[in-house]
Amino acid sequence: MADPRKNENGRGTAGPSFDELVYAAVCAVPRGKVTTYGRIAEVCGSPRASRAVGTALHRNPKPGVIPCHRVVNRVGRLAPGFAFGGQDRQKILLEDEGIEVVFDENSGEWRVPLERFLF
DNA sequence: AAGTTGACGACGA
DNA sequence: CTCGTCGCCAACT
Repeated sequence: MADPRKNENGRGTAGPSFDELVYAAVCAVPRGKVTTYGRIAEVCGSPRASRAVGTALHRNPKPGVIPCHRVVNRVGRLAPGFAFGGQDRQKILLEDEGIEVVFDENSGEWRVPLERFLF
């Protein structure tokens, strides 16, 4: 088998697609730290596939297993909808892990200082 | 089956 | 500095 995509993923077909790698990368982030989409894409082998990362996480193939709240974009901002219950829920989750969430009036959104909490 | 959209990011003009 | 385009991969229509 020279096909690296041929591996068990729980569905019997197709191997570790991008979603699988993304899922593993997010899970690899230690508690109290955050990561960015671009960083995950970089780890998964395609540094430009930041979009695919966001798409994969938006679908959230493993709800409750993937700490999506720990994934932010390059500016430190989270998703505009958040599948976990909203930014309020997200802010609680992050602060509960020791991550500081600050409100940036410039953007009008809550952001995480990546310089301090970026894994 | 094909085309479009989307939790993004980097580069060019 | 801001705006527009390209690239990436999977899911949705």
